[in-house]
Amino acid sequence: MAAPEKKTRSTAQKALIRDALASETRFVSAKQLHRRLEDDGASVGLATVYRQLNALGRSGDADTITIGETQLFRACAQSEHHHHLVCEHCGTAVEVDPPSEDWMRTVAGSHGFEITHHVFEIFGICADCRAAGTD
Amino acid sequence: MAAPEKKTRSTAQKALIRDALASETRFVSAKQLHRRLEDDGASVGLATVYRQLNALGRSGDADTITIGETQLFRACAQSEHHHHLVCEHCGTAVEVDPPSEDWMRTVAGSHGFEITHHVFEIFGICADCRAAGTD
DNA sequence: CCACTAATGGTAACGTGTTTCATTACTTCT
DNA sequence: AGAAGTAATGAAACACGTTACCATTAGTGG
Ligand SMILES: [Mn+2]
Ligand SMILES: [Mn+2]
Ligand SMILES: [Zn+2]
Ligand SMILES: [Zn+2]
Repeated sequence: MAAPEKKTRSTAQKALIRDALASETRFVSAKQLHRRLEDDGASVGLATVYRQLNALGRSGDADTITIGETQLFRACAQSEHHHHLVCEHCGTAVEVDPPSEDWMRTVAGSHGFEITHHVFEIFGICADCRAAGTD
Repeated sequence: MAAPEKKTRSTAQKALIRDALASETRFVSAKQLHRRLEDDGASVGLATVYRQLNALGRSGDADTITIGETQLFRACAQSEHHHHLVCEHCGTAVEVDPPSEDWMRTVAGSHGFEITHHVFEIFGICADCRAAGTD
Protein backbone atom coordinates (compact mmCIF):
# COMPACT_ATOMS: atom_id res chain seq x y z
CA MET A 1 0.00 0.00 0.00
CA ALA A 2 2.27 2.74 -1.22
CA ALA A 3 1.18 6.29 -0.50
CA PRO A 4 -0.85 7.96 -3.26
CA GLU A 5 2.29 9.91 -4.22
CA LYS A 6 0.74 13.03 -5.65
CA LYS A 7 3.31 14.81 -7.72
CA THR A 8 2.84 18.50 -8.08
CA ARG A 9 4.22 20.55 -10.92
CA SER A 10 5.55 24.08 -10.57
CA THR A 11 4.12 26.59 -13.00
CA ALA A 12 4.47 30.28 -13.61
CA GLN A 13 0.84 30.94 -12.68
CA LYS A 14 1.22 29.15 -9.38
CA ALA A 15 4.13 31.38 -8.42
CA LEU A 16 2.37 34.51 -9.59
CA ILE A 17 -0.71 33.79 -7.52
CA ARG A 18 1.25 32.81 -4.45
CA ASP A 19 3.41 35.91 -4.63
CA ALA A 20 0.51 38.23 -5.30
CA LEU A 21 -1.30 36.89 -2.27
CA ALA A 22 1.83 37.10 -0.14
CA SER A 23 2.35 40.75 -1.07
CA GLU A 24 -1.15 41.56 0.06
CA THR A 25 -1.75 42.40 3.70
CA ARG A 26 -5.51 42.46 3.35
CA PHE A 27 -7.98 39.64 2.88
CA VAL A 28 -8.72 39.48 -0.83
CA SER A 29 -11.17 37.61 -3.00
CA ALA A 30 -10.30 35.48 -6.01
CA LYS A 31 -11.73 38.11 -8.30
CA GLN A 32 -9.73 40.90 -6.68
CA LEU A 33 -6.50 38.93 -6.97
CA HIS A 34 -7.29 38.04 -10.58
CA ARG A 35 -7.93 41.69 -11.33
CA ARG A 36 -4.67 42.69 -9.78
CA LEU A 37 -2.74 40.06 -11.70
CA GLU A 38 -3.98 41.21 -15.06
CA ASP A 39 -3.45 44.82 -14.02
CA ASP A 40 0.17 43.85 -13.44
CA GLY A 41 0.35 42.51 -16.96
CA ALA A 42 0.18 38.86 -16.02
CA SER A 43 -2.36 36.68 -17.76
CA VAL A 44 -3.86 34.05 -15.48
CA GLY A 45 -7.22 32.42 -15.82
CA LEU A 46 -9.80 33.07 -13.14
CA ALA A 47 -10.36 29.34 -12.74
CA THR A 48 -6.69 28.89 -11.97
CA VAL A 49 -6.81 31.62 -9.37
CA TYR A 50 -9.67 29.81 -7.67
CA ARG A 51 -7.86 26.49 -7.86
CA GLN A 52 -4.61 27.78 -6.42
CA LEU A 53 -6.30 29.80 -3.72
CA ASN A 54 -8.20 26.73 -2.63
CA ALA A 55 -5.01 24.70 -2.73
CA LEU A 56 -3.23 27.24 -0.56
CA GLY A 57 -6.13 27.12 1.85
CA ARG A 58 -6.10 23.34 1.97
CA SER A 59 -2.37 23.17 2.60
CA GLY A 60 -2.67 25.70 5.39
CA ASP A 61 -0.60 28.34 3.63
CA ALA A 62 -3.54 30.69 3.44
CA ASP A 63 -6.30 31.57 5.86
CA THR A 64 -9.80 32.08 4.59
CA ILE A 65 -12.86 33.86 5.84
CA THR A 66 -16.25 34.38 4.27
CA ILE A 67 -17.78 37.81 4.23
CA GLY A 68 -21.26 37.94 2.78
CA GLU A 69 -21.23 35.36 0.02
CA THR A 70 -17.65 35.75 -1.12
CA GLN A 71 -14.64 33.94 0.19
CA LEU A 72 -11.54 35.92 1.10
CA PHE A 73 -7.98 34.67 1.33
CA ARG A 74 -4.83 35.80 3.04
CA ALA A 75 -1.33 34.43 3.37
CA CYS A 76 -0.80 34.73 7.09
CA ALA A 77 2.53 35.28 8.75
CA GLN A 78 1.63 33.17 11.72
CA SER A 79 1.42 29.48 10.97
CA GLU A 80 -0.13 28.43 14.26
CA HIS A 81 -3.85 28.44 14.74
CA HIS A 82 -5.17 31.93 15.19
CA HIS A 83 -8.05 34.25 14.44
CA HIS A 84 -8.56 37.70 12.98
CA LEU A 85 -9.72 41.18 13.60
CA VAL A 86 -10.93 42.21 10.16
CA CYS A 87 -11.95 45.56 8.73
CA GLU A 88 -15.10 44.76 6.84
CA HIS A 89 -14.56 47.77 4.62
CA CYS A 90 -11.02 47.34 3.29
CA GLY A 91 -10.17 43.82 4.40
CA THR A 92 -7.18 44.77 6.54
CA ALA A 93 -6.67 42.13 9.19
CA VAL A 94 -4.82 41.74 12.46
CA GLU A 95 -3.89 38.36 13.84
CA VAL A 96 -5.47 37.50 17.13
CA ASP A 97 -4.92 34.61 19.52
CA PRO A 98 -7.72 32.14 20.16
CA PRO A 99 -9.81 32.53 23.33
CA SER A 100 -9.02 29.37 25.28
CA GLU A 101 -9.23 26.23 23.21
CA ASP A 102 -9.61 24.08 26.33
CA TRP A 103 -12.76 25.84 27.34
CA MET A 104 -14.28 24.94 23.99
CA ARG A 105 -13.40 21.29 24.31
CA THR A 106 -14.84 21.25 27.80
CA VAL A 107 -18.17 22.82 26.92
CA ALA A 108 -18.42 20.67 23.82
CA GLY A 109 -17.65 17.50 25.70
CA SER A 110 -20.23 18.28 28.35
CA HIS A 111 -22.85 18.19 25.59
CA GLY A 112 -21.56 15.02 23.98
CA PHE A 113 -20.07 16.83 21.02
CA GLU A 114 -16.74 16.13 19.42
CA ILE A 115 -15.29 19.34 18.03
CA THR A 116 -14.29 19.38 14.40
CA HIS A 117 -13.49 23.05 14.05
CA HIS A 118 -14.60 26.50 15.04
CA VAL A 119 -14.86 29.91 13.54
CA PHE A 120 -14.11 33.09 15.41
CA GLU A 121 -13.60 36.39 13.68
CA ILE A 122 -14.07 39.91 14.93
CA PHE A 123 -15.31 42.40 12.37
CA GLY A 124 -15.04 46.14 12.58
CA ILE A 125 -13.87 49.27 10.84
CA CYS A 126 -10.20 50.17 10.95
CA ALA A 127 -8.97 53.62 11.87
CA ASP A 128 -8.08 54.53 8.30
CA CYS A 129 -11.45 53.60 6.88
CA ARG A 130 -13.23 55.35 9.72
CA ALA A 131 -11.28 58.51 9.01
CA ALA A 132 -11.93 58.27 5.28
CA GLY A 133 -15.58 57.58 5.82
CA THR A 134 -16.07 60.80 7.75
CA ASP A 135 -16.50 63.22 4.87
CA MET B 1 -39.65 63.65 11.00
CA ALA B 2 -42.17 61.01 11.97
CA ALA B 3 -40.94 57.43 12.03
CA PRO B 4 -41.26 55.54 8.73
CA GLU B 5 -44.27 53.69 10.16
CA LYS B 6 -43.98 50.41 8.32
CA LYS B 7 -47.25 48.58 8.61
CA THR B 8 -47.01 44.83 8.50
CA ARG B 9 -49.81 42.51 7.53
CA SER B 10 -50.45 39.10 9.10
CA THR B 11 -50.81 36.25 6.68
CA ALA B 12 -51.26 32.51 6.88
CA GLN B 13 -47.84 31.84 5.32
CA LYS B 14 -46.10 34.06 7.81
CA ALA B 15 -47.58 32.06 10.69
CA LEU B 16 -46.81 28.75 9.05
CA ILE B 17 -43.18 29.62 8.53
CA ARG B 18 -42.73 31.05 12.00
CA ASP B 19 -44.34 28.03 13.63
CA ALA B 20 -42.42 25.55 11.52
CA LEU B 21 -39.16 27.20 12.48
CA ALA B 22 -40.16 27.36 16.13
CA SER B 23 -40.96 23.66 16.19
CA GLU B 24 -37.52 22.86 14.89
CA THR B 25 -34.67 22.47 17.33
CA ARG B 26 -32.03 22.22 14.64
CA PHE B 27 -30.59 24.88 12.38
CA VAL B 28 -32.42 24.56 9.08
CA SER B 29 -32.06 26.07 5.64
CA ALA B 30 -34.77 27.81 3.69
CA LYS B 31 -35.01 24.87 1.35
CA GLN B 32 -35.34 22.38 4.19
CA LEU B 33 -38.09 24.39 5.81
CA HIS B 34 -39.86 24.78 2.49
CA ARG B 35 -39.65 21.06 1.93
CA ARG B 36 -41.10 20.37 5.34
CA LEU B 37 -43.96 22.81 4.81
CA GLU B 38 -45.10 21.19 1.61
CA ASP B 39 -44.62 17.76 3.17
CA ASP B 40 -47.06 18.91 5.83
CA GLY B 41 -49.55 19.78 3.14
CA ALA B 42 -49.03 23.52 3.30
CA SER B 43 -48.33 25.37 0.07
CA VAL B 44 -45.89 28.21 0.53
CA GLY B 45 -43.61 29.67 -2.09
CA LEU B 46 -39.88 29.30 -1.63
CA ALA B 47 -39.41 33.02 -2.14
CA THR B 48 -41.75 33.68 0.74
CA VAL B 49 -39.82 31.32 2.97
CA TYR B 50 -36.65 33.25 2.17
CA ARG B 51 -38.37 36.55 2.78
CA GLN B 52 -39.84 35.58 6.13
CA LEU B 53 -36.69 33.87 7.32
CA ASN B 54 -34.72 36.98 6.54
CA ALA B 55 -37.32 39.09 8.29
CA LEU B 56 -37.14 36.91 11.37
CA GLY B 57 -33.38 37.24 11.30
CA ARG B 58 -33.54 41.02 10.97
CA SER B 59 -35.99 41.37 13.82
CA GLY B 60 -33.81 39.22 16.02
CA ASP B 61 -36.37 36.44 16.35
CA ALA B 62 -34.10 33.99 14.59
CA ASP B 63 -30.39 33.32 14.73
CA THR B 64 -28.52 32.56 11.58
CA ILE B 65 -25.27 30.84 10.76
CA THR B 66 -23.67 30.04 7.45
CA ILE B 67 -22.31 26.60 6.82
CA GLY B 68 -20.58 26.21 3.51
CA GLU B 69 -22.58 28.36 1.13
CA THR B 70 -25.98 27.92 2.65
CA GLN B 71 -27.57 29.99 5.36
CA LEU B 72 -29.22 28.24 8.29
CA PHE B 73 -31.87 29.62 10.62
CA ARG B 74 -33.11 28.82 14.07
CA ALA B 75 -35.63 30.35 16.43
CA CYS B 76 -33.59 30.53 19.61
CA ALA B 77 -35.01 30.35 23.08
CA GLN B 78 -32.48 32.76 24.45
CA SER B 79 -32.97 36.33 23.30
CA GLU B 80 -29.72 37.71 24.63
CA HIS B 81 -26.58 37.60 22.58
CA HIS B 82 -25.12 34.13 22.47
CA HIS B 83 -23.31 31.61 20.32
CA HIS B 84 -23.71 27.99 19.33
CA LEU B 85 -22.26 24.57 19.44
CA VAL B 86 -23.51 23.08 16.20
CA CYS B 87 -23.51 19.54 14.87
CA GLU B 88 -22.38 19.97 11.31
CA HIS B 89 -24.09 16.74 10.38
CA CYS B 90 -27.66 17.14 11.62
CA GLY B 91 -27.75 20.82 12.58
CA THR B 92 -28.59 20.26 16.23
CA ALA B 93 -27.39 23.23 18.24
CA VAL B 94 -26.67 24.08 21.84
CA GLU B 95 -26.66 27.63 23.08
CA VAL B 96 -23.35 28.83 24.42
CA ASP B 97 -22.35 32.00 26.19
CA PRO B 98 -19.81 34.35 24.62
CA PRO B 99 -16.19 33.97 25.78
CA SER B 100 -15.63 37.57 26.89
CA GLU B 101 -17.02 40.52 25.07
CA ASP B 102 -14.84 42.99 26.94
CA TRP B 103 -11.68 41.28 25.83
CA MET B 104 -12.77 41.72 22.24
CA ARG B 105 -13.41 45.40 22.62
CA THR B 106 -10.04 45.81 24.29
CA VAL B 107 -8.01 44.02 21.66
CA ALA B 108 -9.94 45.76 18.90
CA GLY B 109 -9.45 49.16 20.43
CA SER B 110 -5.72 48.58 20.83
CA HIS B 111 -5.54 48.23 17.05
CA GLY B 112 -7.70 51.22 16.29
CA PHE B 113 -10.68 49.13 15.25
CA GLU B 114 -14.28 49.80 16.12
CA ILE B 115 -16.14 46.51 16.42
CA THR B 116 -19.27 46.08 14.35
CA HIS B 117 -19.96 42.43 15.07
CA HIS B 118 -18.32 39.09 15.52
CA VAL B 119 -18.95 35.48 14.66
CA PHE B 120 -18.13 32.63 16.95
CA GLU B 121 -19.50 29.17 16.41
CA ILE B 122 -18.16 25.81 17.46
CA PHE B 123 -18.77 22.96 15.04
CA GLY B 124 -18.65 19.30 15.83
CA ILE B 125 -20.51 16.02 15.65
CA CYS B 126 -23.17 15.31 18.22
CA ALA B 127 -23.35 12.05 20.15
CA ASP B 128 -26.30 10.75 18.15
CA CYS B 129 -24.71 11.35 14.78
CA ARG B 130 -21.44 9.89 15.97
CA ALA B 131 -23.23 6.75 17.10
CA ALA B 132 -25.15 6.49 13.85
CA GLY B 133 -22.03 7.07 11.80
CA THR B 134 -20.25 4.14 13.39
CA ASP B 135 -21.55 1.33 11.25
C1' DC C 1 13.69 15.59 -28.14
C1' DC C 2 9.86 12.26 -26.69
C1' DA C 3 6.18 10.51 -24.04
C1' DC C 4 3.41 11.16 -20.17
C1' DT C 5 0.28 13.68 -17.73
C1' DA C 6 -0.42 17.65 -14.38
C1' DA C 7 -1.99 22.16 -15.02
C1' DT C 8 -4.25 25.74 -17.42
C1' DG C 9 -8.14 28.59 -19.22
C1' DG C 10 -12.36 29.59 -21.50
C1' DT C 11 -16.89 28.55 -20.82
C1' DA C 12 -20.85 26.00 -19.45
C1' DA C 13 -23.10 24.48 -15.52
C1' DC C 14 -24.41 24.80 -10.70
C1' DG C 15 -26.53 26.36 -6.13
C1' DT C 16 -28.07 30.02 -3.24
C1' DG C 17 -30.36 33.71 -2.78
C1' DT C 18 -32.64 37.98 -4.71
C1' DT C 19 -35.69 40.67 -7.76
C1' DT C 20 -39.51 41.29 -10.74
C1' DC C 21 -44.25 41.68 -11.51
C1' DA C 22 -48.81 40.10 -12.07
C1' DT C 23 -52.08 38.29 -8.77
C1' DT C 24 -53.98 37.58 -4.20
C1' DA C 25 -55.91 38.93 0.05
C1' DC C 26 -55.31 41.65 4.56
C1' DT C 27 -56.94 46.35 6.48
C1' DT C 28 -59.13 50.30 6.62
C1' DC C 29 -62.62 53.35 5.32
C1' DT C 30 -67.33 54.40 4.20
C1' DA D 1 -71.02 44.38 3.99
C1' DG D 2 -68.72 46.43 0.00
C1' DA D 3 -65.09 49.02 -2.17
C1' DA D 4 -60.49 50.90 -2.30
C1' DG D 5 -55.71 50.76 -1.32
C1' DT D 6 -51.72 48.36 -0.90
C1' DA D 7 -48.75 44.71 1.65
C1' DA D 8 -47.72 40.10 0.66
C1' DT D 9 -47.40 36.17 -2.20
C1' DG D 10 -45.55 33.02 -5.86
C1' DA D 11 -43.52 31.55 -10.20
C1' DA D 12 -40.03 32.54 -12.93
C1' DA D 13 -36.18 35.35 -14.32
C1' DC D 14 -32.10 36.98 -12.68
C1' DA D 15 -27.50 37.72 -10.11
C1' DC D 16 -23.26 36.03 -8.75
C1' DG D 17 -19.61 33.28 -6.65
C1' DT D 18 -17.74 28.99 -7.41
C1' DT D 19 -17.03 24.51 -9.66
C1' DA D 20 -17.01 21.10 -13.63
C1' DC D 21 -15.80 20.09 -18.08
C1' DC D 22 -12.55 19.40 -21.64
C1' DA D 23 -9.57 20.62 -25.27
C1' DT D 24 -5.00 22.62 -25.16
C1' DT D 25 -0.57 23.83 -23.07
C1' DA D 26 3.58 22.89 -20.85
C1' DG D 27 6.45 20.81 -16.72
C1' DT D 28 9.09 16.53 -15.81
C1' DG D 29 11.76 12.51 -16.26
C1' DG D 30 13.82 9.55 -19.28
MN1 LIG E 1 -4.27 34.95 9.92
MN1 LIG F 1 -29.11 30.52 19.50
ZN1 LIG G 1 -10.38 49.41 6.72
ZN1 LIG H 1 -25.83 15.54 14.85
